[in-house]
Amino acid sequence: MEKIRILLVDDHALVRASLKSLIAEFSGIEVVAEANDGLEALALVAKHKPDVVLTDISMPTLNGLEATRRIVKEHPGTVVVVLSMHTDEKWVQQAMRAGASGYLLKTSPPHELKLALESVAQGQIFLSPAISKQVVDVYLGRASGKDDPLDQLTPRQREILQLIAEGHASKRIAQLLGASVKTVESHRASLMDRLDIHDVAGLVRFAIRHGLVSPEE
Amino acid sequence: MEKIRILLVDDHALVRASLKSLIAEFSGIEVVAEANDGLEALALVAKHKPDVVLTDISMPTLNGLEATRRIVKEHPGTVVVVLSMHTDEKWVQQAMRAGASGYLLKTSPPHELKLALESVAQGQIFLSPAISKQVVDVYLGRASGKDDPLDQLTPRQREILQLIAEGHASKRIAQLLGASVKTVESHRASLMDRLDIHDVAGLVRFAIRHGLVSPEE
DNA sequence: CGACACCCTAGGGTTTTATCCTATCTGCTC
DNA sequence: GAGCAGATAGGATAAAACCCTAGGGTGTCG
Repeated sequence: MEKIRILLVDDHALVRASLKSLIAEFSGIEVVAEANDGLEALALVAKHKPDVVLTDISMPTLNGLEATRRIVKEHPGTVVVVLSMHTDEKWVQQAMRAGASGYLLKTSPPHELKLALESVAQGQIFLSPAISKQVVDVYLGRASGKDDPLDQLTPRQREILQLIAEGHASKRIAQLLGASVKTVESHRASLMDRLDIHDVAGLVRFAIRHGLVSPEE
Repeated sequence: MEKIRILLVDDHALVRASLKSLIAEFSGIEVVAEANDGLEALALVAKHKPDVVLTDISMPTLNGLEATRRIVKEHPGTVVVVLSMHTDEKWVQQAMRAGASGYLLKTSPPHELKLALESVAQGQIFLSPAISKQVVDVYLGRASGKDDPLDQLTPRQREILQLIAEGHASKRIAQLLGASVKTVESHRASLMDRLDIHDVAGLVRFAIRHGLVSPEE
């Protein structure tokens, strides 16, 4: 049987190396590449076509949820497992809405990681038992499926909003995305228009409110 | 030569297992026990007398810093390395003050972990290069030993920082304060200089971190 | 299938802001 | 009273944002 091929995505090199080492102990699963952030992840998915992407949520340049949206859309053959420390309903919801096939807590025991990777590789959905309850609640209509204000933005707009909130100027963003400054300015203008927020400070606060970036460094 | 004996402490089982797996690859170092929280760590230190405790900061029952204080006090033969995702001065400071022998970032490359564990086992202090600067600054009296980074700004600077973070342009701030735009720009420049933050987004995140403004509207 | 909406792209030209360097006045400290 | 830090602000220059316009691609809906 073929080995399940994994792409690891986390901006913490030490966490990444540790996970890689742990996964190496699992028979039938191997790490074929590692990415330091969302943009790198996209490139590596295209290059390696892994079976499963295991990603953290908060990352520079392109966060895990946005990366997930893009990956599942552009690469139907690849599924994503989000690895998070948050048990909050909102994160689980956002991850599943972004198209993740699995949501795994960092508090999970190691065998759960193995099980999760194997399950999603077979097309199943895997949720850490600790958070399954919430999803079931929503399924039963007991909890709210509130709409995410980020949904009113296009993927490109969300991406650029995050980069703005991280402190990059349009010029730099253009470099990072390999696009013209003018293009970036267009997206910037349109997202400001949609959100009806017309200053950088407001954008940063909005981005923080909705989990696109963290106030921490 | 004897192997360096490690106690791993982290409430994220997956992180713990991963680190254990990574450390197992290092020759001369072995994990002798794992704890899920601070209290368990104390008990296991007493039981196993490890050479080094590698601990996360945020944990239930007893956080990493408090656990560190107790461990170094009650077990002089054991040293502690704090593993953190925060580069903030305040965390580094608190960790060192608690008696940690090392402060390692999760963004560090794997070999840094090995080096850190070996260094502290020999009685040395290990700091991730990325945060050493801060400690040296404090040593040289260049930075404040105070808890609140806002103290390094003058009242006028804090006032203007808040207005910037609220989304006002220099022009508007000048109006609000009844001063010249040039004056506002001077203060803005000097506060950016002091904080070493040179973009509005960074200022907003800083202001939010320190409670000057809220991300909410 | 064509009309239409929406997205991503990007150029030209203008205006607004930020930045760099400099300078005066005040109050406090050694 | 010399020195220093804070508050004030001007001039010149560089950078960034803003306004307007527009083509190519994709998808949807009568």
